[in-house]
Amino acid sequence: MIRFDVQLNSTEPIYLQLIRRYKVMLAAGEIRDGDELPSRRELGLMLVINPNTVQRVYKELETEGLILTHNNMKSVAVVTPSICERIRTELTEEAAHQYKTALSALGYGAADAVEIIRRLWEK
Amino acid sequence: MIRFDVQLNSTEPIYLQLIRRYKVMLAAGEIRDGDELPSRRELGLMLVINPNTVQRVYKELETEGLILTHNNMKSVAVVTPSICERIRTELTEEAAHQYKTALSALGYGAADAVEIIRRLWEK
Amino acid sequence: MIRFDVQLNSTEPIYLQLIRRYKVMLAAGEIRDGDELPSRRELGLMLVINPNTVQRVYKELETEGLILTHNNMKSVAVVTPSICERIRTELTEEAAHQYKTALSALGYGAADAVEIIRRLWEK
Amino acid sequence: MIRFDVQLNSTEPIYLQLIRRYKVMLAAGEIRDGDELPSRRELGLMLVINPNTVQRVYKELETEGLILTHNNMKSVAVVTPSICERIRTELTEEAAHQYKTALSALGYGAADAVEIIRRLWEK
DNA sequence: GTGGTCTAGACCACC
DNA sequence: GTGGTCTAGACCACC
Repeated sequence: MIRFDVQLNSTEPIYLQLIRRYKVMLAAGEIRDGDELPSRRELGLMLVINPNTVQRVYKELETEGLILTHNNMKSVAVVTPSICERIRTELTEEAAHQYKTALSALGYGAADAVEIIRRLWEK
Repeated sequence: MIRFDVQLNSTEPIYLQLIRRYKVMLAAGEIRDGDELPSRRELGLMLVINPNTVQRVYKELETEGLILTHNNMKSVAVVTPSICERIRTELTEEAAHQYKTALSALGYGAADAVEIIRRLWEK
Repeated sequence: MIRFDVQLNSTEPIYLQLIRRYKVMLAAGEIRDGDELPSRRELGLMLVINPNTVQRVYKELETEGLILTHNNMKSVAVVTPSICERIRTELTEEAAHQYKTALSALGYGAADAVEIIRRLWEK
Repeated sequence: MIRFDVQLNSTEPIYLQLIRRYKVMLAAGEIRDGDELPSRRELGLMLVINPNTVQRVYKELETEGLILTHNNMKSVAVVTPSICERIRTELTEEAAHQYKTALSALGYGAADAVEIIRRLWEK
């Protein structure tokens, strides 16, 4: 069963953190097609959060086609190469966009941005 | 007078958003040494937040040596090359670190990170 | 648990009195690494001051690296030899500086200042 | 006429600052017997403080025998060698006592206290 | 229960 | 008008 080992930080809404956490696990290849998710109640107890918050997370994942829920059944992960790719791209672009925005605001150009990342990775 | 033209989002504490906004303006060269900041009350009215929250922001900026406050005077910006450099580095490293963390979680390496940024910038 | 047994005077801001009180206890060796501080609410009740004022004190102590605060846990003291030394020096220099300033204003020199202290201590 | 060139700091009550300031000037030999003090109103205007506060200062100085006020006359300083000595001793002991208290709380002894002052003065 | 943020509002010193 | 301190109390996330 999929484990949402999440480090909740208090500034971002919990449900957004959980959705992103799920997507990262998915894009990182840690989730296989058909894997079961915890029930709403289970996850609520595990993370000590309101089951309604969990419900909101699952609903959004379902809307995005990332999980499937059948009546009275646990939700299961839907994983295909194209889904993985889509989420991977989404997360990547979000991160890249934030990085670019931050550096542009400081007056840096592409060459600087590349150099800074290169150096950081070498550490 | 320095204008904090900022759109506050509701997920991050207001005072942290304002501190970062000031630092970005500073690092971007938009603030000159001696520039006046709005009074606590003025900025509170402008942003529709409590003057106490503004006070907290100004106090932190003062602690970091970025503004100076004298009795009965509006606070003024302290801008020197070394301060600019310090803040610039701080903001840059924060952004780069977040980018690296996000991409590492997705299994990307340095070469990928560089390539992604390069492509995004070309758009 | 650390006890802030302090008599607050009304002329100096409460939060400054409490910060100094903590530093004196620390420099005097009365606080051990890992000692728990009272919760914000507890100390507020004990000293009959607002918990927000206590929060301000704790925040400053945290900024100076003297305590650590984790979510849902009482704050704990951070005590290392180098921290003790740093605070000890800070408090000592402040006291010495005030003494020198007062005596200089009266026209005394170093020899007088030393003699006065020596005699006071003999009593 | 005696000038109360005071740097008002906001944490200590004004009247106490003024009383001490007068005593320091007296003990430093800057005041001569018969020197006129500003009128209550004048000093209130000069320092932009309430005349009642000035009145409180003058009353205390009068109680301690440091000034004399005759009907409808400006107050005048009373300076004799023994008064100077008394005030000088009072201020000195107050400063020394504070210094000793601070250092004792830190565990220092007489030798340390002397050494610290000696070194500070050499700077 | 724990820590953290924010508001509303009072009151202070100083101009 | 300016900055600074403090209180009372609400509401949040997390346990």
